[in-house]
Amino acid sequence: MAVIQDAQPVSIPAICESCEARHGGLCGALKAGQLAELARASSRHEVLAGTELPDDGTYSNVLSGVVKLTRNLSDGRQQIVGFHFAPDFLGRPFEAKRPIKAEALTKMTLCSFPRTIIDRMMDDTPQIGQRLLQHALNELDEARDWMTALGHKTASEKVASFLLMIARNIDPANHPAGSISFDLPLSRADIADFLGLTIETVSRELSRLRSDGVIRIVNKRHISLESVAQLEERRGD
Amino acid sequence: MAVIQDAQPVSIPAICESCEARHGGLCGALKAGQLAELARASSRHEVLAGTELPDDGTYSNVLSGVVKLTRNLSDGRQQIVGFHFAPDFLGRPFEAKRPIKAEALTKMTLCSFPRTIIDRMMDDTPQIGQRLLQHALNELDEARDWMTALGHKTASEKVASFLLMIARNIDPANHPAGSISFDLPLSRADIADFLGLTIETVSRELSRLRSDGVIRIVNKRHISLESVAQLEERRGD
DNA sequence: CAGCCGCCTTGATCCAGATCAAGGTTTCGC
DNA sequence: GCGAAACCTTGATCTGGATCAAGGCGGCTG
Repeated sequence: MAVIQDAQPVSIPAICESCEARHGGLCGALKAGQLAELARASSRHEVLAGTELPDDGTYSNVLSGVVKLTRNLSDGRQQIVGFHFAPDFLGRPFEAKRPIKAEALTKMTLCSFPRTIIDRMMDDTPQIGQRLLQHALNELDEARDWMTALGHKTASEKVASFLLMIARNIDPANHPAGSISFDLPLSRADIADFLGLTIETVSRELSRLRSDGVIRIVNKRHISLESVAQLEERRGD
Repeated sequence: MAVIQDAQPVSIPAICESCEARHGGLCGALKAGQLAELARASSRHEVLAGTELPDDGTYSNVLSGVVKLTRNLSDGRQQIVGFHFAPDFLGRPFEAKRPIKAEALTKMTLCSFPRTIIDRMMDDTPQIGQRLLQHALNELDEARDWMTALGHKTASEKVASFLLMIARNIDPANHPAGSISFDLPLSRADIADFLGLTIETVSRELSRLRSDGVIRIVNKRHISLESVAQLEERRGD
């Protein structure tokens, strides 16, 4: 059933040439011909912080920025159930039974392409399916870790775990020893929704970490981890 | 690269003939020849409640019984992060970074086969990968629902959600109107570990549902849902 | 640059659920 | 059938984090 195509040598498409996601996520599993075909159907775009990213039948590489995923209860309570930090990708087959909303937390750069193309390529490139599976399993492991935190950790353990998670994802080069500093992509309200706490408790725990010398709060959105080791001791796992 | 084999007509293997999982899970995605090959490497076995099911490089169809998956914190706190109810399957590629322990909650019947066979078959039967992906995404959706419950629901909402989840999975034929009754596969301690509560709180909430006429506690392990509608109102989502 | 609005911090008080405590019930070995 | 252990229920009290309350601090508009 597979049609022979792109038998001639194919070069890397211009749009992909210097792309951060070229070898990661889904694109890394593609053959050169497939990459060219996908590139033709891809569009790079920027979105502002706060933009909702509805499921429009595409996959998107997150080239820069951060996305939050939320589940809402009918009375307005909200749980953040996950994040996508660059470089990662967004989108999935098989609609979730309960709706999950995706929203840009920061200004972002995305590269989107229709799922149908990937679905078709999967038939003769099983590596693509493998990547999707690996990605889903990673998200599952993360979600289960946070179940553990939400169910059994104290407020201060949750906040410590959260800061380490953000640091790990924002700063991939993870200078292990020294101090790590980063811009928080979330408001206090978002942190509270993620950790199952109130904004007051989040604020108090951050203040406590500051007065204990574990972190420095440069400003509301910029945190510096003065002692990663101490933070890890407070993570509680 | 695919080797031609099993070109002659192949009948359903004896072991699979009357198997509950024949058309579900992974087996349902197999061609007849593949099913025969897999059957040759499969073994059906029974395990007792309490048996640990270590990751031994196999997939297992759960033909009867229930498995719990747990994550432990180093100080002994424990979170149950998921369940597998028959008919479902157990096992995954790509080891989780943090260890997750699987344990039989009841006497169970399993049918196990090596992952390597499935991995190889996946190369020319993309449907297998699709099933694995769909399965992983279903587990992810479940995990995120429980993140929401753990982070934002009250004790009574958690217990109501829990009972409905058990009922849905134990009694697939889900008589929608009448009363549903089932054996709880978990102790109060397990329920508490799952919901992020203590056994005392679980016990109190169950007693309250009983005195409100929403459930009947036939005995410690057997519950009858007298009013599914009222339970759903108390679920909180 | 004044005034306002959104976001954050800090303090005081409250309460849902934890912890502590005391039986009750079921199960099982002997 | 008896004793003991494991598990569960119910009550009394305590407490971590929620809620209520009162500013503080930028950042934007006019």
